[in-house]
Amino acid sequence: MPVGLSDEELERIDALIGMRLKIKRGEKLFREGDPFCNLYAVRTGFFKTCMLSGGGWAQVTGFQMAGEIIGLDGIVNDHHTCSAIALEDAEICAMPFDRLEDLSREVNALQHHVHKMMSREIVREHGVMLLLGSMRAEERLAAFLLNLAQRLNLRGFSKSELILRMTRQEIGSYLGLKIETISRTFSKLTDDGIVEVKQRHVRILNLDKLRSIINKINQL
Amino acid sequence: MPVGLSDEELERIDALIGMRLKIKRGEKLFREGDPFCNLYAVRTGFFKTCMLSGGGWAQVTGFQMAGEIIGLDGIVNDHHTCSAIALEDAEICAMPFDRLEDLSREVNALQHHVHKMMSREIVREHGVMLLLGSMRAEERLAAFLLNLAQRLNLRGFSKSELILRMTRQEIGSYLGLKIETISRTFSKLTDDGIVEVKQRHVRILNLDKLRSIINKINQL
DNA sequence: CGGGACGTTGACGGTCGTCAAAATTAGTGG
DNA sequence: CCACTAATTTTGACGACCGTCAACGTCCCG
Repeated sequence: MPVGLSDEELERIDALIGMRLKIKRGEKLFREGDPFCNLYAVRTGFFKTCMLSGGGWAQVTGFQMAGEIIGLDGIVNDHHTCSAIALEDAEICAMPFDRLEDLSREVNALQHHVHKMMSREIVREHGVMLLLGSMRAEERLAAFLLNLAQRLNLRGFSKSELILRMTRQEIGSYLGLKIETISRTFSKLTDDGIVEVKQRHVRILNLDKLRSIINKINQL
Repeated sequence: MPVGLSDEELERIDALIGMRLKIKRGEKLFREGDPFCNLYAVRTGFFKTCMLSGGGWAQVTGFQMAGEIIGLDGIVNDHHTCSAIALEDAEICAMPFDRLEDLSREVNALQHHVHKMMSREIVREHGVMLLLGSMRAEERLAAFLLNLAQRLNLRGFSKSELILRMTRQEIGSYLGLKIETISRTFSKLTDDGIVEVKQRHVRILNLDKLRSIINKINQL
């Protein structure tokens, strides 16, 4: 949240996000079709959002960790178009969107913050489109790991060691690859000495090499 | 724009979008890195937005036609992360974003409209992720044609006849396919009697069949 | 200990990318 | 208006990458 707010403004924003919920692993925060009322800020834990692709098959559209916002998809039609599922026990803040709109009319900084959040999500999705549209399996997985590591690093965790909260299946769905390809690609990265993988525990051994996988595109 | 606005409010919104620009085919409305000042509403013509993928290679992230908004990506970092290029001579309205924020603080309906626009873009991109992540070439092209036809139909054009304003290259970039694959897939749809293609002129001969290509996924 | 979810590995095949060449169209200047 | 070159599209042959199917291995939890 931006700085430069008066105490009174901070207090009012605080009142807005008063409602905190605990969500257990595997539970749904909301599902497609649910009426849209709240945005949700992740306080602790880890979520995935996914949508159904016609025939009951789910496509993961994103992973969210502490500080990130879930539910922006619901604004346009007053109901959600995807489900949000906790990948580990989590705690979230529910923010009633109508009150958020009310308050952001009075607090400029909040208004701008909301706009930035939505714009950030749009830009993130552009990046995913790039990934899905033009990268190969190894590049996709490398980009995915680097992105996770960077976001975890911003939150004070190691930038070279991370625990995957999602299954290979979910990684594959997000990256547009099958689970076997994810597994094989992890094996290849391991053989090349770039990462060390033990189940969901990943250690990045050679950050430069991992980065260079993505930048191979540059050399074309 | 939603209804139920007073004359005075309409007038103020009108003042906001006073600035109209003509853009010639091939010209850029903005490019990546440009400072962000305005959102743009397409009045006439056709645009593509695309971003560079590291090595000078462009990925098309969307096509915009009359009534659609361009530039939302720029809000988060005060500069654009993609380029917007006219695919035919076009006319657009530039809306200074800071004034849009000012005004939307006073006109509830405008505020909500802005939020919906951004949410709609997020949902659209979810759809593209689904397409890129889990559809095969024929399904992608079918979905693309149906989407174009539907949007054109909303604007009063035929739902079975359309003119592609973009090259095969650009379609391929958007759909994550190479130009040869686009060409081959058009040929296949033609052989199957589903569409008739003459250069950029496409006539949909069998809408049901075209739809069923996508719904094949359901049968898995 | 045993069942089930999850992950890994191998063999094989299909889809789509790559390379190359021809065909068609668009653009330019005489 | 036409000739000529550039750009775009189409088609074919071939191969790489990834999906599919199948079997096996591992971990978790009752």
